[in-house]
Amino acid sequence: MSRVLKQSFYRRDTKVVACELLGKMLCRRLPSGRIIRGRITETEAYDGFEDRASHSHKGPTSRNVVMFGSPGCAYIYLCYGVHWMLNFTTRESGYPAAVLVRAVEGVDGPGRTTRHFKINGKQNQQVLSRVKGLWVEDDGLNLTSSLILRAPRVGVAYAGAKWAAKPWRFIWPLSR
DNA sequence: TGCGCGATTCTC
DNA sequence: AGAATCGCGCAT
Repeated sequence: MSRVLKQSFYRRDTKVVACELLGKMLCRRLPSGRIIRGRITETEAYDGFEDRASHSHKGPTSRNVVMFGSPGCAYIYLCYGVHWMLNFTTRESGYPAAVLVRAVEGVDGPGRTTRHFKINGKQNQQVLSRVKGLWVEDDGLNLTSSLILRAPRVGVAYAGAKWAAKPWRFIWPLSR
């Protein structure tokens, strides 16, 4: 029996949410009504004002304002003018944080994942706790936490050595 | 109003 | 190794 993740799932420590999202099902209903699902296999945490790798580090702007709002919302932005990045907001309102969805089973890479699910800026700020266009389900799969790998985040060298080295990337390797 | 660059991916 | 491609963030 699958259940849709509630807002309370997201209103927690960002790294815990990033880790626990592994094994959950990313779900997308297309305008045609067709539903696409994929098991999340890789995430990254971007947390708070101090994290120099996070968009939230510079304070609220028109792009990142979703990170400062309610947990359990989609934060979607265009990267390199080409790829849409899918994030889920975490923590309480006012605390800027989000989890980047880097991969689902069989689809490796954040830009490829959004392309696969036909996700773009139209889904930005969408609430995830209701079954509309975008949500996440727990279908009962129980991952053994010892099998989860941690690694530095990708593409954040600009943040400086201290923040680039944080092992805030979470990988479920058995799915590969 | 302009400029540098990015939580990337594809091709050469 | 280099291109694609454009909006954001900050400096003028």
